[in-house]
Amino acid sequence: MSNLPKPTKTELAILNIMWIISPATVRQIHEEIIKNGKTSYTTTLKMLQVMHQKGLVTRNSEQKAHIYEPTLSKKATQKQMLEDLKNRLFGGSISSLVLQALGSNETTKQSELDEIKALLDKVEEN
Amino acid sequence: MSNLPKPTKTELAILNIMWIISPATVRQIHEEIIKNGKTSYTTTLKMLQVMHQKGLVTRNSEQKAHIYEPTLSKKATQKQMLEDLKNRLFGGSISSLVLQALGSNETTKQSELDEIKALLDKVEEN
DNA sequence: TATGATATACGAGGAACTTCGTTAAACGAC
DNA sequence: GTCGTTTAACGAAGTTCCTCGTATATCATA
Repeated sequence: MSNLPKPTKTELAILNIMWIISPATVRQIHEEIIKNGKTSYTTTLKMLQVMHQKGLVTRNSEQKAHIYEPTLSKKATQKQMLEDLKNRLFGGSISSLVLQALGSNETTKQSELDEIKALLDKVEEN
Repeated sequence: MSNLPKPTKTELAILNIMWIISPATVRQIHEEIIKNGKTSYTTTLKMLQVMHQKGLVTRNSEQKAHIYEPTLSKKATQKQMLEDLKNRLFGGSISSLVLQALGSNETTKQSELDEIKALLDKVEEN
């Protein structure tokens, strides 16, 4: 049972970067952030400090430049946020969510469809 | 292309009620809201006024008690918010989202699985 | 050890969100 | 018409979120 708060929009953007390059310093994370839009270094720093305060990231402060890492994996976060959306907008029904996701999607690659089908078969066995 | 903002947490709770009982007055909506937790009538009123300002709901003010209705259907909102989550956490891949949703779900009814499979076949035809 | 570069810490300020109290208007019953 | 009820409107206040400037600490090196 993770007691972590749901990441905000900006926090999620930072986590998306960290899942790729972490463990990383604020500087490294900030370099990635400014590739799409300008932000002050101190803004990135502050965000990470707040995220650390919330428990969304852990940090190692042995060195002058602290090393940050996400607390939860991307997959765990995906699960958490899907769960949240399911409860808040799909009446708690995951199949309703899946149906809506598949239905409103124009182009899904055949390979992906096969992958989904395989997983369905696997789920069915239980 | 709906230019409507994404509803906030509280706004979504109100929309969930409205999708069931609207068109409805503030009073009617508020009666539903207070079934789970206490809130002032004026809070509900203010929320609806703000939502109207944002375009999330429409209203008919011919009568003393205005009649409110959601601008978007539940389905359209589900689509919009799934799209948002897909882009912000699943790298734009709907199949990745579906796989995660199905994978992390313990209990899915057989009838629902069949429904998903049927939709998959339908999607595959195109 | 002085200097410049790089890092953290801190707090202020603005925007969005939510709640609610107060005021005024509309309405029905008498 | 008056009174009590119901409604809308408005603005203030508290909270969270995000941004950034300033101050302070650390470190390499000349």
